[in-house]
Amino acid sequence: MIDKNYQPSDVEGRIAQAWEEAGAFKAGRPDRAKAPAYSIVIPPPNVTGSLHMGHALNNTLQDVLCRFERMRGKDVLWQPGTDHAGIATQMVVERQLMERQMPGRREMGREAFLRRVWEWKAESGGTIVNQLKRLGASCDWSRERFTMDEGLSKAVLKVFVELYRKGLIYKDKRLVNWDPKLLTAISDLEVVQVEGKGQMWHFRYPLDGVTFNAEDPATYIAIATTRPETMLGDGAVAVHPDDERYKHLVGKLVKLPLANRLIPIIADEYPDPEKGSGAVKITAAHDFNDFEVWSRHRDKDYFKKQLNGGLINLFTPEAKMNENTPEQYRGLDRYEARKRIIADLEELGLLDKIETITNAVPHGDRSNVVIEPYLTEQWYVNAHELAKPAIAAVREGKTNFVPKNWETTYFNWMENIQPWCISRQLWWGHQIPAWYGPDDKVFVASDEAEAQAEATKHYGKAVELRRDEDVLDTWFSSALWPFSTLGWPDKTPELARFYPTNVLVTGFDIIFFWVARMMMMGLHFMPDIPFGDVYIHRLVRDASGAKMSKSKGNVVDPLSIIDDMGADALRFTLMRNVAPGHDIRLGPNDVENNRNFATKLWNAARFVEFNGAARVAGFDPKSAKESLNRWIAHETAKAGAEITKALEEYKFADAAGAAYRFVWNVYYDWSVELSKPLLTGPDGAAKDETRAMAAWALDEILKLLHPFMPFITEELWRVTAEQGPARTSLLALGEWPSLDGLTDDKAEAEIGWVIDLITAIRSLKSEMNVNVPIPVVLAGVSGETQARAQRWAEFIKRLARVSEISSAPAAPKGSVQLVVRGEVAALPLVGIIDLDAERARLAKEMQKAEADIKRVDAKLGNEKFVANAPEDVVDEEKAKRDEANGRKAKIAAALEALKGA
RNA sequence: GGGCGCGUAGCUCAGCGGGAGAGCACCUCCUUGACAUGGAGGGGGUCACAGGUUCGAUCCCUGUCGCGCCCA
Repeated sequence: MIDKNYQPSDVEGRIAQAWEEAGAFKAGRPDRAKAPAYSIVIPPPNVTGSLHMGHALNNTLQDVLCRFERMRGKDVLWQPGTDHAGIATQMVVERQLMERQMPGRREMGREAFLRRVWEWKAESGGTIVNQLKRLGASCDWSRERFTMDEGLSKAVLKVFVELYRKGLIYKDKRLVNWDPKLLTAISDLEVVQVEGKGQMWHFRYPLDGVTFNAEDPATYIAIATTRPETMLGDGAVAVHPDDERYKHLVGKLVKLPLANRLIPIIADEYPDPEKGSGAVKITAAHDFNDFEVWSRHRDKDYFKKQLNGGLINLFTPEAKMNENTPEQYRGLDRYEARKRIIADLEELGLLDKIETITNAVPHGDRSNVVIEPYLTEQWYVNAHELAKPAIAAVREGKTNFVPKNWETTYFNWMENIQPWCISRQLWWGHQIPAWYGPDDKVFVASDEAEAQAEATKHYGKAVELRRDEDVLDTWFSSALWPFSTLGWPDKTPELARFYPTNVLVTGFDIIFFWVARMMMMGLHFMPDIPFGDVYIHRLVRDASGAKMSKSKGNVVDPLSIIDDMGADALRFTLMRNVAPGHDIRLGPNDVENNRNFATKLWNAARFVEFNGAARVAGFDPKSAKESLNRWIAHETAKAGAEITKALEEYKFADAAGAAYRFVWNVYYDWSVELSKPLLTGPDGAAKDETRAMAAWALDEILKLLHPFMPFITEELWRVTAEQGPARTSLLALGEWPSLDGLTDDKAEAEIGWVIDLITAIRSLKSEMNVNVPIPVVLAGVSGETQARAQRWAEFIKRLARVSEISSAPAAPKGSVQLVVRGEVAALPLVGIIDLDAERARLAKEMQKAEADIKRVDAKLGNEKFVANAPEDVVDEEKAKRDEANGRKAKIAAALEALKGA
């Protein structure tokens, strides 16, 4: 028996367990050994993570695809796992240590700290996985991976060593994005530009050899900067070579204030003569652009003879002024130093003016502090080289973005890609497999023994090696995810069967972080692309369109929605609203509406059961005799085809919408209603067939909805099995409907007419405020229609509240006439309704008909249209004209008929 | 500054060369035996603006205005 109410919270856990026990989501099920493979790798959530709405969307999309393909008989692998999330996890554990007033990371040392992190992972790392299960994610959980587990770490080592040996990984000393709070380098992508109000300070640098006079521009050169504190490290002032104002000064020297050094004025293409004074200070060690300028001139004497060749670092790792700065500033924080330097320059009359501007300041995406361009030695990947095949693969269409326009974004970035800084001064992560000899010569190897062997060979004796302390960027290991999770570098059967994966589903925000890098690594280490399609989705926003954020307090927690309304309601809401190229707005109302849909489904199943409509073994919908039943099969087939096509094209909203409309507006509103008289009528073949068909259609609905609403459909699949033949499998492993050969235009013509007639009568009665049963006279209709009316008389009477149906050659005087599929149904309503109102209604109809005719006539009267438009379009227009003319005649007749009343 | 995208019913969005659509919201009616988490009916739009291409433009092109995002 189906319970009166559907309680998701009671059911979902039990259903999840049933799936688990049946091993429903296991890839490589023996019964599917010969089936085509289908695979998706999950974007591994951070092991520190908790399910948010973005995860809910991302994973529902994947789950819909996996369940759809699984039901289509494929051997599906949805590969799950989590990411060690270097910085994020290290921060979580450090915070925890602090809260518990335990010794900090550095006090406890690397080994103890890492042990601590692993402990933390063992305790809390499973949270997100359990939350994904609550959403209904049909991953093969037996294959769960972690980016730092043994196999994946082996893959990381191999990749690092191989790329190093090919020269695609190298060590370099250059400016990096340095996080002065976390004390590590980060990659370009981890820097977020925060736009805000800032200041531009204009300074005067006195020229050498003349007496400085603030009133006389000939005695100084004006420069402007947003970073006054870095002026202490200036190595030059640059002007554009074509800038007439400064041509005579190139080669001259200026007295760098406060630092009391002489620095040259040089010519370089970099300064923009239109901006500011046209002269810029060059601080090679603290600005990326300046570093480039310096690189072009580094061989010149004027740099060579400066401290460190003109590359003067001013900061400690914490961004405090270091020993290269004048004594009075040493040890000061960068912003304190800024204040002092401005004041000191002002004192000397060297501050010209301060402008308020808006500018973008780089911030660390994790620490949220201002990032410093900082001179350090780091490991880099030659991304430029690895990008080439990755670009080609998309250009050649081997990998396709959905929607397509993301390819532009991908190309733009890939074609201008910069070296990828992969070393991090952290502890939690894959430690870089590099060892240094006594003279700092580096030996990169898969393990210490191998490195030792190489070193011994190199030095001619055994030496003590020191391992590189740094770890790799988290995204380094995630870049290997599509093949490392399948067992690479071992040649596993899974790798052979499931790589390349079919599709990657992910948010637009990690195209660069992840998608691009998987493409690069996949194409370098595997013979093929990592995935055929890349489905890109966007953000889930709150009801008012604001980005969800903890600080705004507008975060909608998917788990609490699941608690309240069920995972199915949430999933279906997301799927009905996901639109490529648009963020999703999620209001509580939306989920409620889809919860109501689930309720509707539940109640319809109860109705079917209540009416003794149990599944019949071997029932073939093609064998149905009753036109109603043939029509239901016809509509089911239509919906099935629509949903299938939409899912194949990643049109999730279309698929969900088609399912919604079919289930509610076709099956419940019409099929169930029209079946009632048969189901409650006398026993017989027609009743049996209708029962069987009702149960069959419900089964098909459960299948079609399963990818979207797995829990409630699986539960109904289970309870409906209490009657009729036993089920052979869980719905999750059931067969996707194949509904060929059920199309039936004759049944559509018949039932469609009945529906249109009922709708027209209802509409008229409602408009005219008629609440009593009224008679209907079919006026001058064909014999076929008369026969139909007879067959469906009971239904029409019941559903349209009609007292009697009869036929006559013409409409009775003073009756209201409705045109239904080209034929007239007359309602003798004299004395019941206001005939003026009816005249007004008809006048409106007439206007519409005339407007239609006018428009079509204008077209058909246009020679150019007839000459140029495709034939079928012209024919269509002619048919429209005929239809409208017919309609007009019927309305005119109806108006005429009212005259006598 | 470069790139991508969006302006269609009160709201959220489909449609993307030949009759303006859906869901929600709104209004009216309905305690009919699966469901008021329901049923029936209804109103509501110079498809941002201006040009162009076309027999025909919400749809293609150009420009303007407004909004969003990414990169510099």
